[in-house]
Amino acid sequence: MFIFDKIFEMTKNFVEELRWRGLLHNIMPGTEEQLQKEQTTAYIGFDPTADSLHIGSLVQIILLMHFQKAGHKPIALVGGATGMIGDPSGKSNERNLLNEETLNRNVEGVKKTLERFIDFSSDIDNAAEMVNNYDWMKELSFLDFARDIGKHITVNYMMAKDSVKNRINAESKEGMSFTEFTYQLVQGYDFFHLYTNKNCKLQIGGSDQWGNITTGTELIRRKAQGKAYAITTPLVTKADGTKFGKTEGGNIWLDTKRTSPYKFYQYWLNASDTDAENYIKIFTFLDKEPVEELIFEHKEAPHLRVLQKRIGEEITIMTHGKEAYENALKASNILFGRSTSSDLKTLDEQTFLDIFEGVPQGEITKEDLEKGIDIVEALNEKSGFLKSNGEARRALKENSISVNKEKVKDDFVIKTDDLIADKFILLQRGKRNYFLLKVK
RNA sequence: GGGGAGAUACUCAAGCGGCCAACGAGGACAGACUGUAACUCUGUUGGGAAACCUUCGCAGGUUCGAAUCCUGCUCUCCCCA
Repeated sequence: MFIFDKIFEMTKNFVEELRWRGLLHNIMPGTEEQLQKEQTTAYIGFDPTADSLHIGSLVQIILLMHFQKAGHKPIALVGGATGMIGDPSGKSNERNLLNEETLNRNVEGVKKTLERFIDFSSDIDNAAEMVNNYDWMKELSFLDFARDIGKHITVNYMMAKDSVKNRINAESKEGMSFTEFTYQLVQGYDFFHLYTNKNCKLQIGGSDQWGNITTGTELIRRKAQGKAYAITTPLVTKADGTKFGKTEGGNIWLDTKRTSPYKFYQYWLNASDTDAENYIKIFTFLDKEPVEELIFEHKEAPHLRVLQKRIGEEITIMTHGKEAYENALKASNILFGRSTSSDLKTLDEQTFLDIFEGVPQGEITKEDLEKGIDIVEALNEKSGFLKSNGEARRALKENSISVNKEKVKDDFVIKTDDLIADKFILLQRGKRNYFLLKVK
């Protein structure tokens, strides 16, 4: 007993950790005491709505990592069953159901993503565990559910939840299906199941999950006379009011197939100063002191953007590995640093494509290139990059056109020498508009 | 059913026979500045190297000449029944 206490003094206080990082939104009374008393098991659920997770889920993943570092045992739950129903929390419309095939694929994808962050194979006593609620839900018949679970929770109680109220009140014209109404009870049953089978006493989730989580603790209290706890994290926001994790190009995913490490790194690098101060606490594992130092340093010389760079580094390495981070950094320097066309020419085809993923492309023939392509022609007729010769000339007059990162004048002629990786010519208007000419 | 107002470039909005590819504002894009930010300043914003061509709801007409005047049509808004 003495030894056990000792271990717990040495490890970090999980709740305190969340508190200074700004990750605590709501906590059920008694939770902190429970965590200090003994090694506790907690779970977080992940929705298999896509075959990978995006950075919105990163907070929850990091929470599991913190939890484990604090000496407790984390469970990641993949919602194979709940995904079949659709969580109404925070949604104003009835959700479309995924077919089973897609769902299975997504469950696998989400599992793979989680495995990259959390070690499920280790043999330490607080090793992480992954479960899929479909495994126990599939056994449960509707009648069993209605008798054994439904009996313990009143509709009045369920109706009082915000997720339900918002959908039933007069302003919502959509209504809510019985399926979605049931959701909180199904999630509540998950908690109950993990409580009874894995001694899981805590569920963590985003602030929109409070209602669902408390349905679980309520069920545990009534059905098993047990005490279970809840912690929610605030929604990660951006100072300018736009949605976190989204760009014009869509979500930022944790999978390289959906978001290249380069774009991933860029997302963090472009965070605003106020956001960066929050992100460094939320998304990195740096301790309080180094974080405060970095924030101080950043305020002294904001133009250096030490915060953004550090955040990008930490998270990209954690998500995609060191090599991917270094490539992303290299790519960033090529695009935004003072790189020359000879830098560009050192790139191999794959790296080049990664950097310019999603950049519009056009094809040209080798014969044309050997003859030499006039720059105006290349910008308009050959590529469609600019809408007319007039626009191309105007742009050239504005000194805004670059070929392979080097500004060119209107008498420039593109030749075979300009090829990158034997295949590409990089056209650019201004800083952000790229176009790739590809030799057929 | 009666009366009135209007339709102009990405949006708003001037123009009311030649000087109109069409004032101005916003947006967008670019240049300078900067931190791959914000702000500010500057430029560009139908096609064409140019001559010139195609645009001002649609179709005709008057005129040497029309976004501007006339006729018809389509659509929008307002007021009265």
